[in-house]
Amino acid sequence: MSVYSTNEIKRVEEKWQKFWEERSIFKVTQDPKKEKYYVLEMFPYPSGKIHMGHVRNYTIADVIARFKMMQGYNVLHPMGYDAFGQPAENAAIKNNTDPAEWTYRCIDQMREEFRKMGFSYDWDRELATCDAQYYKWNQWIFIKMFEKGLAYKKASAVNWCPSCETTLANEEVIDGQCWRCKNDVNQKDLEQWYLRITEYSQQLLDDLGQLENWPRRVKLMQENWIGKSYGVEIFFKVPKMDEVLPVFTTRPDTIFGATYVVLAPEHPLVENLIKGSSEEEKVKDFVEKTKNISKSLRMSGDKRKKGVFTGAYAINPVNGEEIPVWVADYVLMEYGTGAIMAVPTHDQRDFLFAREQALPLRIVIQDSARPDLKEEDMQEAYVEQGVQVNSAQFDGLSNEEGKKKIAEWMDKEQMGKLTVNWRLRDWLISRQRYWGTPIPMIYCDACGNVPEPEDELPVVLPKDVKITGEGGSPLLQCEEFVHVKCPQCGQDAQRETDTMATFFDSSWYYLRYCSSKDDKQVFDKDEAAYWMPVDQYIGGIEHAILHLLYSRFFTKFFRDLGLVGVDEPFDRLLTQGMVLKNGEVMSKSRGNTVDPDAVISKYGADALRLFILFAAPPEDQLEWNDKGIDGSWKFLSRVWNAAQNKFKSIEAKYSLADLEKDSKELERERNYSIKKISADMTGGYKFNTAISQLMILMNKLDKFQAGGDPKKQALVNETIKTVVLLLAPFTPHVCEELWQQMEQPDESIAFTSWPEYDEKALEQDTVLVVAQVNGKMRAKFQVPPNSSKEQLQEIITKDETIQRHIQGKLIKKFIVVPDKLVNIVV
RNA sequence: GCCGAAGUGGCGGAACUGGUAUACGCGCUGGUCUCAAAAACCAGUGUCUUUACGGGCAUAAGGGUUCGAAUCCCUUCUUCGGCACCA
Repeated sequence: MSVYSTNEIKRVEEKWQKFWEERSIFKVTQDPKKEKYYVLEMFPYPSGKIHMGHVRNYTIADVIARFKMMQGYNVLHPMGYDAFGQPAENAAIKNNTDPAEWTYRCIDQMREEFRKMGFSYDWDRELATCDAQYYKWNQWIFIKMFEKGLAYKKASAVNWCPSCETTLANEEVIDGQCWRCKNDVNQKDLEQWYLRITEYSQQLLDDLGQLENWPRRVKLMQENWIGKSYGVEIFFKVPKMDEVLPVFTTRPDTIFGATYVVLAPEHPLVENLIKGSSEEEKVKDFVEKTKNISKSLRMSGDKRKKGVFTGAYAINPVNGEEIPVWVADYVLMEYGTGAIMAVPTHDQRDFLFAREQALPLRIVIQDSARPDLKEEDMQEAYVEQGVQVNSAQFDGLSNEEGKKKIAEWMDKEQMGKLTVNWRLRDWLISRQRYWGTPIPMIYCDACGNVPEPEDELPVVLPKDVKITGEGGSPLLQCEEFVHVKCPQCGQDAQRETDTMATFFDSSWYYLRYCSSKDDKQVFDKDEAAYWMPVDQYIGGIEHAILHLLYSRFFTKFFRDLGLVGVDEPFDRLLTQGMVLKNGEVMSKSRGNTVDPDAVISKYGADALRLFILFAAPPEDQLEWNDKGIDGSWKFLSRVWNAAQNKFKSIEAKYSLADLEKDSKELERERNYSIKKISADMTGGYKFNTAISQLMILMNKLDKFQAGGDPKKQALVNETIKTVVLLLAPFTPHVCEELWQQMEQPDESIAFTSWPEYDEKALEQDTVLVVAQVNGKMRAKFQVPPNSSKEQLQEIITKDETIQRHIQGKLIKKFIVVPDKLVNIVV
């Protein structure tokens, strides 16, 4: 008769962790007889210590995995480490250690922490992206992309984090700051490697439609990020230079109202345009100044639009009008053509700039209800729908029609062409860092960029490289790494010294898990065909764009190589909420973290898992409460005690027909719990309400007295067994122990069948009907099920309380919701 | 500014397709046990009113639809998330 105590829990948890590990019970292989289910959580950066966010993420995943196992699925549930990245370098600088050594030590710690949480991983598939056996395939993928023209090198202005001394992808710049160190990002002209993700823009957008089981908001975020917009590229001739200046607009209906044209300061035509002009110095000055302002400042600080006249004019193709060409900071080089036609009457930005610079206005759309808009009265741009005016043959059309007609007309007359514009840009993957995958390219003066021959892979990251965090890519200092012979012509050549962004590594790890030990190929096609797609993916919302978009891109690439048969990698996506303490996100910098390890050593992994699942639905934020875990502990202790004290090994059995009132009640609750919890676990993962139902069942069991009756005792036994089975995915250690005590099974509870319920047991002799008068609840009645309106009327109107409320009043209506409610309207 | 999500006791949160608002847990109050405390167990716990029975009022605020609204519609407010000089 053991008591549920800290020591006992420690003994039990260690015992079963050892049992699972020694027998490798979560190891899976293809099994054509069983349906597969692939559960995956976003793998961690191995910082050494797990935090509550990890605990929550992985506990949710573990419950799903274990539930699916009990349902008889062949469950793949792997774990690994996103092991390249800057923290290892920072640690190396700080402690003067080798990043590899530091990383592998952290991985060992992480693995131990996962073990202590009792997660059901197939450890045989474990991987770390910093292993040459993994990053070799990063390099292979890169070369395949290079061969297909999807990886290319380009010189351009890139996002540069001066603190991390490396470039960043657009997705890594948040509010003009570096996603990792939060410092301001600059622009810098560099030659860098890009992946042509834009090749897949349309598919990435379209296939969002396939993702029925993704949160809507994630899909919307991706849709906005991809940012497709339809419009017209209009050709403005610039007489001065004999050049055509293309301009993109989504509002061709306003073309007759264009009164000037604006170029981005970085626009390549600017230099030509001002050459020899009296404005040359002024414009050069302005361009220089604008370039030197950091992105975040240009976005946040002074929002007043600044610009200068170039001295040149452009011709509006629709009416031959000459309008001035300006350069202004409110036009972005990165979007569209880097130049716009300005319509101050119908675009608020143009309006503000025009007012600042006293540029002319012309209304071309009038409010159809009150067509009295005048240029001189305007306080802001008119951006609503309306009717075309001052627009030649298009006058009188609604602007929606105008938009279509004018666009088609310009396209036909070759004044412009119908175009689609995307916000999504190619993915910059070069990083001037050490701890990452070397980009497997060699530069030869004669042959250009030449990939490392496939049979020479991997290009191993050299050891003993000095990492200072300063002076550019550390590999650049490593002579024997840099100097090589060109694989094509054999002449002296140089190796690329940049490494890959770590998001490259994590864009395909879910495929590698399918055959993670395969050293002949990137992954086994046959294994991937069986396991893919991931059925349930779980991770933080912070990856809504970055990682999830890149992974979708990679999957489509592999599909086009003929290596996978799916369009999309993740069938269902669950984004778990953050863990808060005192209303704030738990974080090291806030100093409000709770160490999972400390909680485990006091309460055990089971109580921690239970609390985290009970406190909030998985998608919501979770407020950590030190007292709350006491409640989980108390509940587990009650289950434990029930199994010790109330469970009695006996031969007797019972059937539904044998049961009397209170027994029937308990049997009903037991069956209802199975039904309710199964539903909660399947639709939307409502673990919190599933657990509360188990608490309700335990409360009923505690009140129930078997009193030595063998049939009642059999019912008590069955109820306890049901609780333990239903609880097993949540708190596996305690449940294994209790299950073994009660049943002495041959295998783990993880593979014991999930219980089923008997619909008959849910039937009731009487049902509760609520009686309302004028919509207000006045009394409750126990009546036979399926009572007719007449029967109910008979019973209810006789009731004293009801009488009091309806006395002397005319009954207008008698509304009946069968077996539920009656409303008397008087 | 645009797009999206959400506002329910002292707290975390329940409430299926409109049908008993506040399940379950935490906290709190009282009690049993104890010399005492902790633990455990039992009872109570939205708010106002009433000795009590009973009533009135409550799901961010206001209005509407309905026999009946936390749930549907409109207006407003607040919080959170994303995008943002995207032409």
